[in-house]
Amino acid sequence: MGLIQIIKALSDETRLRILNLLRQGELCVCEIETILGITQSNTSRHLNKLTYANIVEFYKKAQYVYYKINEDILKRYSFIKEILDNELIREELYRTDLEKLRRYRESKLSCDDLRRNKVCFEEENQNLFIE
Amino acid sequence: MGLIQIIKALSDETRLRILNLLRQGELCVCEIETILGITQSNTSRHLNKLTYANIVEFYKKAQYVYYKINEDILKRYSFIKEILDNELIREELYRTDLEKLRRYRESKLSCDDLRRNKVCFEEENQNLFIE
DNA sequence: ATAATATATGAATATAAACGAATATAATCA
DNA sequence: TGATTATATTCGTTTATATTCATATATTAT
Repeated sequence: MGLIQIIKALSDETRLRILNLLRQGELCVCEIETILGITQSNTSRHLNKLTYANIVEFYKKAQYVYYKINEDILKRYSFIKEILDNELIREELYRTDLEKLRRYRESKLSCDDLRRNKVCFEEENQNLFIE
Repeated sequence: MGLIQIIKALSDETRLRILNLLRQGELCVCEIETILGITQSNTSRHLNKLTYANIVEFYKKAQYVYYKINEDILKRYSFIKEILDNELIREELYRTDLEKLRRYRESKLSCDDLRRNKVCFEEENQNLFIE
């Protein structure tokens, strides 16, 4: 759990996208995978790496596993906070992801709805819609 | 020259060691390789990566190539400065490297001397000595 | 108990990264 | 000019990383 390991964990776009979402509050795995449009197994693996680097932590509730940012590590390694708060916002991709998250939260739908494909993000305009 | 590329460039111990040295001022390739005890080809390749990520820049003078940190990028991406100034100092390895650099500078020897093996760093105590 | 669902993991593959040894290139020195 | 030196680059090898598919595990719902 050294410095290099933390920097390596941050050196991947998908993981930065995940952290960008988690900065807004905890999410379960299926919410992350649906919002980012990546596979379940890939999501799990990236979260595993972030956990191992101690950047995120999780707790289980029913069948879900909720991940959240380890706030202690943001305090200890302020450069992580710096990246998440000041760098990601500059790039379109991360802003778009946050917009999808916002729409999902606004919709008041659950992650069950997400998985049952009642909810999708259209590719073209990132709108959340119900089938 | 995006964010990911910069973070990737920082996610390697050898490159952090190089940047740690360069933070004290410019150095030519052979000085870096001798102080860090890594091969010439490896040094060159890591410097190439740092250059490509725009973290360092260089100029040529006679047969030497001098590398230095690109101060503009430290201003633009303050997390880099944060890592170099506040994180590296916490680890023994980087402190030892700086100590070697200090002894080399104190010795007033040139990088020609380094290469001609008039100067070595003993493994055990990191002392600079002249053969 | 059985079925369905959320998550993790094993296995396979593809791609990238790190490294040493040898070679190429370019500048300097004798 | 020819020899030496500093640096970059190529090649081959090894290791690490990202990804997908399929399967295992555990929890919930019926």
